[in-house]
Amino acid sequence: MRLSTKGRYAVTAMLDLALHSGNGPVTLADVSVNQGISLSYLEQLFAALRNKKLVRGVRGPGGGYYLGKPASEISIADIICAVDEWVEFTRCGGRENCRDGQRCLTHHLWDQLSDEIFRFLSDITLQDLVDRGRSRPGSPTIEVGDLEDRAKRRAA
Amino acid sequence: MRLSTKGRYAVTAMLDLALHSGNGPVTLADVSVNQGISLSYLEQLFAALRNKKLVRGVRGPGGGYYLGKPASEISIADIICAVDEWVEFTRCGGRENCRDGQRCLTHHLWDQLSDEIFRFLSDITLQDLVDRGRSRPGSPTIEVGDLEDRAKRRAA
DNA sequence: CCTTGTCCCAAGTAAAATAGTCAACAATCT
DNA sequence: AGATTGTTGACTATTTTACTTGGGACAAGG
Repeated sequence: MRLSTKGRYAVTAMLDLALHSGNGPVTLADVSVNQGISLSYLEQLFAALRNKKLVRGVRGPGGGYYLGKPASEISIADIICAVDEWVEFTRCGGRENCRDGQRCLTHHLWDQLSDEIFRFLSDITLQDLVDRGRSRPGSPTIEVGDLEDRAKRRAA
Repeated sequence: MRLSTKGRYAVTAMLDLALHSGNGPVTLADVSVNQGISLSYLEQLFAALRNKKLVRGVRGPGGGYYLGKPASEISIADIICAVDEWVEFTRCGGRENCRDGQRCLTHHLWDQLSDEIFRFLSDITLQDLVDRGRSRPGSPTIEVGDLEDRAKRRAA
């Protein structure tokens, strides 16, 4: 799992798409203005998102992008994985013999943690974020912590 | 929150330190060999960790590094924040007027998610990882999911 | 004291990732 | 046809990563 600014751009852009869905497709130019991301950089990100079927492009006037699936079926992990290449971190890829065994333990523990983070982000969908914002439109502060409960229930 | 390979190096190194604690201080040279990280890069990472009091160095022959605090008081978020500068992502920093209000909503939602991730990583300590490895030393696969329960209890 | 082992510090650097620009082309609508 | 938008690819400046080099500072053992 990797969480860089690139992933943030992608999540933010997808969130923008989800929020504006219903008014027809959303142009990258709009997202660019709304979120302050350069148009051509968005194009690169959306090329990756398109490959993973997370968005669907419509050409021509009145065109733009739709979400490729319902927002409730797109997780944050999906988005981040689409734009950030998944790089295996541990050097001994399971099959290789580790020098002292201790090394493997450390790496295994890291893998565990990495899995944990991945699961956590897999349990949060775009729809979760949209719902959270819509439910209390005027409220300046929104309570966090409910997402965790939701993820917990889904896991159970 | 930012989760790069740099942060992974730091977490892995700290994990190595936690696992070898008890046999006196651990040298960076050992960590370098065990984890396959270059010595001078480790020195840079540990300089940051030292500034945040997460490790304590002992000079001279027989010297090395100790954890600065008990492993149970060092969270994964602590480690990552020490080596990866925290960069604020959203452009409108709360006080600034957003152009259309919608922008603020998107950014707010992202902030929420970012907080959520940070809390999640704050609830996992080095000790948690060490315990998880020690409890089933011979087992090839270790069940994940318990860490979430533990974090849940701590939050309650 | 002197040597050795370690931490500590600073500067530089090659490779990669980030965050763009620019230009051309393809599909669609009016 | 012409305007609008997606699609693709090549190119570039900046930053970050991961590492190198080369030295010190400081403590223990002889």
